[in-house]
Amino acid sequence: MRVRYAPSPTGSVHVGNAHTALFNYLFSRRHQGRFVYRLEDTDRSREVAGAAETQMAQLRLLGITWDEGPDVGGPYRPYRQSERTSRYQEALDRVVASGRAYRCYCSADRLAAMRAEQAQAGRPPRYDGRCRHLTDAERAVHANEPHVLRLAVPEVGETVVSDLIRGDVRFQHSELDDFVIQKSDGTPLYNFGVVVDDHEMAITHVIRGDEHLANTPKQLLLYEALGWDPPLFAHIPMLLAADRSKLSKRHGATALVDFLEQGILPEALVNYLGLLGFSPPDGREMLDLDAMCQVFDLARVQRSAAVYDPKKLEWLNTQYLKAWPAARVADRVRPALMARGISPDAPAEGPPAIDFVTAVDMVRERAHTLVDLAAGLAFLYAPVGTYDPAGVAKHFGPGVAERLRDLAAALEETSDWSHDALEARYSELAAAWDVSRGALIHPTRLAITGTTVGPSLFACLAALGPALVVPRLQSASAWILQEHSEPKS
RNA sequence: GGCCCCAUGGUCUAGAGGCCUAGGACACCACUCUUUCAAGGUGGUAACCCGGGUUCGAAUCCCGGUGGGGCCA
Repeated sequence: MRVRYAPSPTGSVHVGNAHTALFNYLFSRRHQGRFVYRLEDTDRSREVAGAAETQMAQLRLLGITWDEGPDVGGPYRPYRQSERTSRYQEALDRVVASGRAYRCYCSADRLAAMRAEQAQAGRPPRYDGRCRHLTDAERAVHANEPHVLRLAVPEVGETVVSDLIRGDVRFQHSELDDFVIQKSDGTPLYNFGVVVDDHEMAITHVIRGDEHLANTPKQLLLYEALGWDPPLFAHIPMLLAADRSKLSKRHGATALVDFLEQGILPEALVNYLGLLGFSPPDGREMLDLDAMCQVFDLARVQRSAAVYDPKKLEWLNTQYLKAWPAARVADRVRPALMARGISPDAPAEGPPAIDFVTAVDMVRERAHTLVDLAAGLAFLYAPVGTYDPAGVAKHFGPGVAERLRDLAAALEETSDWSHDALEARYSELAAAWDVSRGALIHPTRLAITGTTVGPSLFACLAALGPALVVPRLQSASAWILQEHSEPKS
């Protein structure tokens, strides 16, 4: 079995395309087939420099790989449409020779006028077939004029698409017009190009988005005109935005990179994509690529379009963050840390009393993304820049400056910096000073992390160690005194 | 506009005539745990688009409608 994924290099990979690529990949792996990556780069005007390479790199990041393609080669090269033009011409010549295609000399003006007329009459826009019935003498007159090539679609009968997912879908030939297969400048149209490529690359299963279903009868007609056996088709559901419209830029994050930048793990992303339009028989939701390959089955693919839900993606990501070994998570969070200018290996302040992996393990439980995780780690490797304003209002009130100063002094005397010992120490101090534990805990957290949220305070203290904690308590104390003495404005 | 596809809670889905008093997950709400925020635990709100058939019996099959989407320009 041979399947293919054929994107246009017009930008970075879109989630919808990644979804299609994934299903092709899963199918090929499940059936020990070959997965072909083909570049549809014929429309030079829409091409973006470097996009082809970027897209391949992005897909690989998800773990999706191919057996044949522009970068890895293969027995059916070339894998770029732009290098296959002579093959299209050859095929085009054959259709013309067989009498199944004809030259159409109709001007753009005439076509436009015809369409306008049809629209007004409430009829669907369709070519009227004028040039199909030209006599030889008439053709001779136009011989040197610019023309397009149209396929002569049988006037009666129907073409049946036997879709692996949707069953038989019938299209009446009377509904199809003589569509263009080659433009006047000589370039073949999309429907023609795919047919030639899929045939020549010996593709057996065309698995693609649902939006191509309506194009399939045209392609089938082309296979017939060329005397080729068509592949099998499977049209998978499209991905929709929350408002059920087609995914586009205005819907926010739709490119793979957008999600990665938000701190989503590629593993979680590909897992989530695999759950859209498909569900494993046992209802599992966390599956890595290998597990998905094991259970993938076209028969279990959904027929209706799916709305992708960033919330659930984030939830899945959280599950990965919690399930992975801390060292692996630690590895992945480094770029996010670097992005905020923090280097755990060369901290601006520190180092803390615990190693990096332990720190990640301490913080990861409350992180949904790598970005969250990096934010939670920041206090260990960078100085406290500012104090959370809401926290200040709540926990840095009158008397707190003195209390933090006393706390700093008391902790300086404390030798055992284990979590439990610190907790006991705080209880003692609270009792001795006749305040609640919270009255000590909350200001301390704000002083040493700058925020009101985070892991257990005693874990934070132990992680930071006295060398970092004591000065931070002192400077928080000083900061409060200064704030209170200066009238704010 | 014509043609085609689709239709289970807000979202992803299980369901291939009786196992359905429609199951799971996300989200949401409440409670719980708690030094904060999360996470966790417990519970809850919430769906078979509508109308006809077929059948002893329909979320499941058929027809029509409605709605959404796609293709053709």
